[in-house]
Amino acid sequence: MKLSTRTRYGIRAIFELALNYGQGPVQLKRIAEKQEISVKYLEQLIAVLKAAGFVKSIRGPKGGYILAKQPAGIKLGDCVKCLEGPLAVVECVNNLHYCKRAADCVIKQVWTQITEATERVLQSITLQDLVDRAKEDGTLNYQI
Amino acid sequence: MKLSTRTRYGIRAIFELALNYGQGPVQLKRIAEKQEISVKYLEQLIAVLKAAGFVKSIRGPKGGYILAKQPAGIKLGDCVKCLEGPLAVVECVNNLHYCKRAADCVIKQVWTQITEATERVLQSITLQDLVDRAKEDGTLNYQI
DNA sequence: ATATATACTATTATTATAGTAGGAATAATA
DNA sequence: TATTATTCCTACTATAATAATAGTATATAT
Repeated sequence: MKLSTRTRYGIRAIFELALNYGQGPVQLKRIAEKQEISVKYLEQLIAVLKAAGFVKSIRGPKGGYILAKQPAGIKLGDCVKCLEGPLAVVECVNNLHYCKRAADCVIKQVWTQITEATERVLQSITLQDLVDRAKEDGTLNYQI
Repeated sequence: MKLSTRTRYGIRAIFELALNYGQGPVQLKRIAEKQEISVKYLEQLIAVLKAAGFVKSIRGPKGGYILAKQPAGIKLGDCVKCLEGPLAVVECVNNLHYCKRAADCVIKQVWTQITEATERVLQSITLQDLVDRAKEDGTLNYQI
């Protein structure tokens, strides 16, 4: 039931972009240093976020990454799904053909409830919400 | 974010015991056949549930496993934790020393919200609830 | 006694994850 | 135009976790 490092790092990275929204591109090098992650690894994660349209890149010196839309328009759930894959805690929740007895399986109902609860939390939070929380807390620390 | 096969199979097995509660021991062989899982693998999973006190064993011919308490007294969350480990979707949720910035990390707050939502669902459901649902549905299928 | 079941422990194959590495393409700027 | 800083792309690799399989020992009903 753990989220992958991939997702954790990816979310940290896009949150960093949210914090710097409107202030020009942020370089991976900066994020990498702040969080002690290799630039090379971050490149791969951010590429996923870029392909999904959450992030834009600017190449060359003084380049970097920026959010593709306002932080208020980016739901955490969408970012997590993009990095982690479907939120379903068991394959059968999404895929009807995964198990022949799925139609009337009470255990599947439980896995569905968990998945929906998770989805509800993540879709109710935008990057802007996180930025606001960080400012309220009077701190911009966010590392996990 | 997937649950392990270990947990899925383990929950199926203990649910089977709940369905047969009060009717004598259920043999792994029976569960294994019904679900197309090897007895040997089931042995390992049920051993965990036994060590945690959810299940009792009866050795020898006509032996098998029974629930150690009434189905209404066994919460799904406890079974899942026992099989899967902590529900925390990121280590930092439980372990304060995992990350130096955990104290004021807004992302950690999100992971905590998800973990708590999951916990809330699982702790609100007992094995008896599942048995009841299965009977209401008019089916005793439960495979995942 | 024998057969049937659990108990215990070791091993292995497969897969996913996390991370490294090297070089190509792009663009700012001196 | 040359240099440098950045993203881009793709291949590789090491490690660890997972999902089993296997073999033997132990207990007990009949």
